[in-house]
Amino acid sequence: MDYKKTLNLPRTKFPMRGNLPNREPEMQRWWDEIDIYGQVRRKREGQPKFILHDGPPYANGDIHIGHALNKVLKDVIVRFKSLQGYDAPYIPGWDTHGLPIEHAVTTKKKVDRKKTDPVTFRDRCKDYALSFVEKQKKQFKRLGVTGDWENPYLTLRPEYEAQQIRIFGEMVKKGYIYRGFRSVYWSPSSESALADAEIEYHDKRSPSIYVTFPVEDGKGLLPEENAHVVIWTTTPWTIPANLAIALHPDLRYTLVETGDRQLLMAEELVDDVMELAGMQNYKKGRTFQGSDLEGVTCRHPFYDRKSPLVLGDHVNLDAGTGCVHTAPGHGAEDFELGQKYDLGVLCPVDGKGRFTAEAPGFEGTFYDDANKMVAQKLEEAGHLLKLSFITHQYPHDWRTKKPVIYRATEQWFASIDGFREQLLDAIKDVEWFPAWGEVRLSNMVAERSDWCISRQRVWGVPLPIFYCESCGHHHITDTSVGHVAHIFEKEGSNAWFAREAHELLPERAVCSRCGHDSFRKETDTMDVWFDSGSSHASVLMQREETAWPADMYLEGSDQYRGWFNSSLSTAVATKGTAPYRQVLSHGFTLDGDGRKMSKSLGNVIDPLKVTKTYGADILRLWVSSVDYQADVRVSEEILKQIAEVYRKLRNTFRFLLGNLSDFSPAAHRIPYNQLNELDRYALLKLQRLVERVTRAYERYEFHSVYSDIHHFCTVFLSQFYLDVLKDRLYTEPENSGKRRSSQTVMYEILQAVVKMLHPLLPHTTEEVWTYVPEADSVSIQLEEFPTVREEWQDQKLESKWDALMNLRDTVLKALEQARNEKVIGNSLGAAVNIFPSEENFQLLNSIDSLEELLIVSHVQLYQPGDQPVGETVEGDGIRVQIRPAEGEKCQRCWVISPHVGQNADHPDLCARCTEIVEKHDKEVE
RNA sequence: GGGCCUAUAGCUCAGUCGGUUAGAGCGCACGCCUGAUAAGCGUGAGGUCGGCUGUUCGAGUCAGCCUAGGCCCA
Repeated sequence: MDYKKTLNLPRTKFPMRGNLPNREPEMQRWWDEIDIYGQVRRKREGQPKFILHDGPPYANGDIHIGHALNKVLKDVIVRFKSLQGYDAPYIPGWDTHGLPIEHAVTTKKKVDRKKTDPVTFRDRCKDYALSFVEKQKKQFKRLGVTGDWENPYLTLRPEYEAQQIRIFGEMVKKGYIYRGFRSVYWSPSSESALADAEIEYHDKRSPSIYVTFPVEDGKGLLPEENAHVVIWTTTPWTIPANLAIALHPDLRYTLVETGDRQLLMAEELVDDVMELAGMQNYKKGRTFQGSDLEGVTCRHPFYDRKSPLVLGDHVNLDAGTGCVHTAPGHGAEDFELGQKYDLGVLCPVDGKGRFTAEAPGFEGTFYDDANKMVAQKLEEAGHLLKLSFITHQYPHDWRTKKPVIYRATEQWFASIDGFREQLLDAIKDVEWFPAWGEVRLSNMVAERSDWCISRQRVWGVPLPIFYCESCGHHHITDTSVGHVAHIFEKEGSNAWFAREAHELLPERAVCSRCGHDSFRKETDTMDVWFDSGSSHASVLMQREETAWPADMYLEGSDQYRGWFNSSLSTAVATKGTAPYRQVLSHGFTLDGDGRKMSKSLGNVIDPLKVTKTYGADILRLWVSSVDYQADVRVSEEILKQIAEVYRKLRNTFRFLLGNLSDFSPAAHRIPYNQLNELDRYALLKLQRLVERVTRAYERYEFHSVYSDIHHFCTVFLSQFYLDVLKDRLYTEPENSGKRRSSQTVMYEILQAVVKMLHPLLPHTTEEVWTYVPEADSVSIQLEEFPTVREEWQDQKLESKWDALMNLRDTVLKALEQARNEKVIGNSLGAAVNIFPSEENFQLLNSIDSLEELLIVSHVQLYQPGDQPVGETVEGDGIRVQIRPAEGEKCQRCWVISPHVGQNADHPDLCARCTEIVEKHDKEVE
């Protein structure tokens, strides 16, 4: 007879293989159909809110693995908080203004900015940005990120722009906005000032020149005949703008005798400079303290102009001569020194990088082409000591990849000094994950200079500033800013370019200085960091479902300088506190060797490709497996490993589902106090897991969630509990108490584990959910996160069974040894002799069926003190012998037993199976 | 050059206050099973804790320096 039919073998349609690349998109369509995000929102209405405010990615290009890491982490948190009962809305956003889009529209879309009117050009930029919003939206949704994708926030939306203008207005009102003449990064290739964030450093080959400045007035310290101060620079073109030479007050300077001339330079650098200049015959002469030389004047090497010696702490001995060529129009430190010594600002270079008439002899020359001319002129004048070339790191425009220069121009600024202390205080009130984030941002804020917020661009939010046509004075008032905000709210910021100034101003607006009523518009737009930095106001204060401040901002660690910083600035300036309660930062994604990904190295992992070949849940499982607060690594090898782990989790679910196919929790659930001891132990281990996992989620340590659940599934469930359970699940009568007891606990485990994994694996857990018997909700997302049941935590039971597990290890070792010696094959072929210590005897003797626990056919438990004959395997307080089990193999339960063959009706069955089959057959009949 | 960070097995991670022989899972090797089967079980081999120098009776853990890598800035 085929007894297999009398067994309760696992039955489920839940597929063994995930087939995620196909099944996930179906799942996502279903979620959209039933509006699962809306359902969850409605279900959590009125509950405490948890607001994770999305930092807007730039609407340009396809998403890369860093975006995927960021969005998945956010989604994990949103899903976890939501399961925990919070009302956790998620409104994705996009950063849509700025130079990169402008640049793409002019290059990729071939729109000529100079021949296109601003409104049309801006519309092209808008189309471009929106097309990428749609593209990235699809890509993010493919990762399984849940949120209000129908109503994202975009920085180009009228209501967003209007609110941003109001933030600006608030800052004006507080006196934080000012117009300044300032040395800023200037990109001749973009014809624009650049923010720090728009600068990249690349190697550049530059001329390196040593120049002598003849001393004109030595103040009685330096001779005035044939005495020169030597400077070094890698930007010869800035020599025409030289207005001073800076020395360090604490350094020693020497006059070096070189025969015909005496050269002043820092004492420590004399030998280096002389060697570079190729001068062998020299000797060090008198020395001076830098501070003593203040006020000495030199003559410019080719202009009829003075160049005084001034003192600056930024002077160092790293390179050069210790005497620093100072051109306030072309350097930040130079500019500040210029202010201090009232040197004036000379910036004889225009927006295109060409010299103006302020640099006689160079008019119209591109700055970079002037290097050669300057060197020539110096040579002719006899002031070029040495010319060579060096390769060094030099700032470049991040878009055009061309070198940038420093240029003093008029810009609008937000005064960080005005509220720096408040910023630092606000940082202290925020909870930082990891903790060093606080130090990192504080250091930055403490040292940063004022924020240059104007850009010479059209694709951005205009600075809502007017200038009097009569006296040129700027005009920004509460009412004018409010008026502009109102217009933008209705028409968008294109109104600024479409309307005349008087159409943008309230009636009867007059200049506060001269009383005239005719104005022109500012042409600069705002730094895009001001756009995204206003999102807390434009989104959190405006949207009904959100709240201010956010509970969390979560971005890559580059955003300490970026969004964390700009958001903090606008919030503290206008509201006095940070816009976030917690800030969580993640590291960068590197390749398998810990190196940066780059197309040229060919080590790029494309998240879209990963979803296509493995599935989004695999990508998400990778995200949850790594310690993302530091940099993370990803490679094919790593993904393959993750896919293995996924397989294990999936098969665990499959086994649970298969063995619960006949289980109705309503009808069959066994009360806790009637559960089998082994099942109570499993339930207890589950509580330990829930406890650990909840804590890990709350600390945002998802890799602990990942490894704890994985460990539970493999080590506890698969290797032990479920393996032991097979016998009773398969062979016991379907409705036996012992079987139902185990199913009760398996059902608890399934419910808890699938929910705990949901934030990490939304697709797979949702799929599992559709197979869970008598699941209450249509979607797992409408469920609650499991909580720890104190009454299931039986300490005595735990230590008893933990000890038993240790004894089991010794038996397993003995079984393996017997297997290697060909004494047995599978463990059911074995009979086990156990010689325990007194303590272990009590423990083992209290167990109903050691055979079942050890999955062997017979266990002979000897009295403590009984001595084994022959070899044993020894463990802690236990000795074990293995011999082949005696009897025949029962054809139903595969246990070897001397009782097989004793029943004439069922000659192939053991006593237990005979009884079950007889009963079962009756039931079947 | 400055600020911040990272380095433990092939991979991903544990390692408490400085205290026995540094752990887990995966992968790998070998074996078992064929009633979770493109599954399941068992056993085993893998480590200069990035390097050096200190502090200490004792250092993966503390200090200093260095190397490699990352983010931000100059």
